[in-house]
Amino acid sequence: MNAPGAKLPEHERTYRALREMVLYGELSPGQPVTIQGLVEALGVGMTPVREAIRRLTSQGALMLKGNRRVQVPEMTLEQYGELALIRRTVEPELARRATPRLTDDDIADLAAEDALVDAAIEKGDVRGYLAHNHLFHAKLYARSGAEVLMSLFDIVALRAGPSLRVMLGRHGTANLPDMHREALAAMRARDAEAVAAAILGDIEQGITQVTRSLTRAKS
Amino acid sequence: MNAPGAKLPEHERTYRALREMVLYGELSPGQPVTIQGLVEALGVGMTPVREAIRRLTSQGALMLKGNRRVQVPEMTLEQYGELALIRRTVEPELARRATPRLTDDDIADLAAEDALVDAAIEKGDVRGYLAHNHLFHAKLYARSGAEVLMSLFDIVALRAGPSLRVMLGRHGTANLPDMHREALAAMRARDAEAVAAAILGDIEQGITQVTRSLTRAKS
DNA sequence: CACGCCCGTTTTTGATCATATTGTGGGCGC
DNA sequence: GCGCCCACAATATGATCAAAAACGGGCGTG
Repeated sequence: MNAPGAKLPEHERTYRALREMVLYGELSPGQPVTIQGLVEALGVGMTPVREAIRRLTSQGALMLKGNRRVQVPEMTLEQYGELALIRRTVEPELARRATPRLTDDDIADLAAEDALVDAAIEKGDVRGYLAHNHLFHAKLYARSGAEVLMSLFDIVALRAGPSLRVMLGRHGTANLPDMHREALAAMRARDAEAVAAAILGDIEQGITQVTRSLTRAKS
Repeated sequence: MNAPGAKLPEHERTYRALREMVLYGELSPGQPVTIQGLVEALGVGMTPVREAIRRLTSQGALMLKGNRRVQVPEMTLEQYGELALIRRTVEPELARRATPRLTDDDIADLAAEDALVDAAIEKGDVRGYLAHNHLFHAKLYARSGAEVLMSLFDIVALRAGPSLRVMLGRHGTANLPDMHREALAAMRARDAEAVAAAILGDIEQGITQVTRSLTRAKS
C-alpha cells in the first residue's frame, strides 16, 4: 500500500510539505523562508529541510534572495507572460495525449474532483479551490504518460501558484474559471481535440484574470 | 570580480561540476552515480554532494533508479519527442526576445563562440562541440531577459545533453547542425524573426539527427 | 534639545562536517 | 531454491564554524 507519510524518506515528505505550502498559497510572495524556522515548524532535522529547499529553488518555487536568504518569488507581469506562454503550449498537449488513455473510472474521479472545486468556490474556500483545481489538472495530465511534459507542468504550476493565491485573496472566489464541465463532456466523448480546447479555454480565463490583477497592482 | 570557483559556496560549485558532467556527456546514460563516489572524486563533503544530486534529479538530469540508486536517465524516443516539442517552442522565442537587446559586443562574442564550435567539429572534438554549441545558445538566450523561459531552456538542455552525446559518439561530428552563421547574419541585421527562424532550423536539424539515431537504436 | 545617521556589537542564520542510524542488497548456509 | 545474516551505502542528526543582518549606543547636526 501507499500509505502517504508512512514509509517515504523524510526529505521526501519535507519536500512535499513545503511544496504544498507554496502551491496552495500558505506562503506569500516576498515572505522570507528560513531553514531553522522550517526545522522547528516541521519538526525534522535540518538536512531534509535543506534538500527540500534546494529542490524547490531549482524548480523556481523559491528564490535565493541576494546572499543566502530564501523567499517566495514575487511574480512580475513579464514573468507571468512567459509562464502563460508555456502553459498554453504544455497543458493542452498533455490533455490531448491523456484523453485516449482515460478509463471510465478516471473520468469519474475527475468529475468528483471537479465537484470539490465547485464546492470550494461556493464556500469561498480559497485553499480548497487551489488544491482541487490543481488536482483536477494534475490527475488528468498524469494519464498522458508524458513524463517530460508532466515535469514541466509541475514547475509551471509551482511558479504560478502563489500569484493565483494573491489574485484570489484580492478578488475572492467569484468569477473563477471553470470550463471543467466542458472538458469532462469531451472526455466522455473521447474527443481529444475538444478536451484540449476546453483546457486551453480554462487556462486562458485564469491567465486573463491573473494578468488583470497584476496589471492593476502595478499601476 | 566573479572569479569562478573562488567565493561560491561549496554546494554551488559541486552542483555546477556535476551539471557539466551531465551536460557535456562525461556521464553516460545508465551509468550509476553514487554519493560516496562523488565525495571522493570531487574532494568535498557529502552534504554538498547530496544537495547537488537533489537539484539535478529535480531537474530531470539524474534519475532515482528504484531504491536509492541514482543514474543518468536513458532517453526514449517518446521522451525525446516531448523534449523536442518544448525546444521548438521555447528556443525560438528566447532568440526572438534576445535579438533587439543584443549589443555589437554580444554579437562578436557569439561569433567567437561559433568559431569555437566550428573548430571543434573540424577536430572531431565531441566535448568541445557540446560545450561551445551549448554556450552559443545559452549566451544568446541569456540576453533575452526572460527568466522563466531561460530556466526551462536550462532544464531541457540538461535532459537533452546525454542523448546528444550518445548520438555524437555513434556518428562522430560530421554533418552536424550549424545554422549559426545564418543566425549571426540575422542578428547583425537586428531581424528578430529571422534569428528565431535560423535557431528553429538549427534545432530542427539536431532533433532530426537525434531522432534518427534513437530510432535506429530501437530497432 | 531632538532627530537621524553611522559604526560596533550581538544574535540569528546558513554551511559544512563527523557520526550515529537505518534500510537494502548480496552472500552464505540450510 | 529459500531464507537469514552481514556489510555497505544512504539517510538523518547535532555540533561547530563563519557570515550576515538586526540591534543599539554614540556622535554629529539641524
